[in-house]
Amino acid sequence: MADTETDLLRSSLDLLVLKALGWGPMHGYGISEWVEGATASLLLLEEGTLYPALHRLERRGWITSEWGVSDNNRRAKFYRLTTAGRARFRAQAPLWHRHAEAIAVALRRTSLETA
Amino acid sequence: MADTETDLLRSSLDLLVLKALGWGPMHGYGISEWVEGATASLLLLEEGTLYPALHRLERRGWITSEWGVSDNNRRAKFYRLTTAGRARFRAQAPLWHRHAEAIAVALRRTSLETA
DNA sequence: TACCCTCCCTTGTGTCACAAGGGAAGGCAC
DNA sequence: GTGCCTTCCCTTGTGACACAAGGGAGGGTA
Repeated sequence: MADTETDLLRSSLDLLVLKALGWGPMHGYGISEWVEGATASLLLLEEGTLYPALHRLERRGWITSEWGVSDNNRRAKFYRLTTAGRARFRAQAPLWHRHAEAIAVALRRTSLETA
Repeated sequence: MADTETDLLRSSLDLLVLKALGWGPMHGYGISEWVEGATASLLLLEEGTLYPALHRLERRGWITSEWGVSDNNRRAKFYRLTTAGRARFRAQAPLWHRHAEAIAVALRRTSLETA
């Protein structure tokens, strides 16, 4: 049974990852930490969600990857936003806001409160 | 390839239907018109989306149905909110708003703009 | 040595929006 | 009455994807 959180993540996962990488190259673990922090722990990225998403974004050319070494001296794959990825974010983020706002408005019209 | 609109709908479809029925009993066609109107046509309910959703909500006990006659003198199945459905809406709607807001905030932090 | 944390990945499962199909019946123009 | 549009209901097949649950490896610390 799909819940609200899962599907909201589904609607914004790509954007959140692109946004995270807008701050600079980052490895998967770092991205998941960024998302958790940026959403006050309301959204948690499971690994089985995150890594397929990263591969998907890479296949589509929004990001590229490169092996490196993390701050903790561990082997890590660093992802970096491509020009196309940046453009993608700039094009899609406003759409997300517009649609989310439209839904928010629809859900708020007073009706149930009067019952 | 899933797009923003589809997944935002996915996250809010049940709530939108429950909300529509908060205004009173309505048939499927009417619900889809209500959603279209309430979201400024940003969200369109395909029939292959709407009817399975209605049956799903009915199975879960949030709504009940009854055959009747529409304003246009046509056979129509009218859906009505149950007490459980009303409670469901009141419990879930705030969660939707909370999570959507958290994502909105995360997506807005200035970073890409500086590149 | 033992354990936790960081970091990467995969397979299987279930859910679901959507496209594309079908059907029936009212109203209206000609 | 014939044709067509609109309203109203439904189903099947398909693809996409979050998640749970698994596995692995290496660093740090006690």
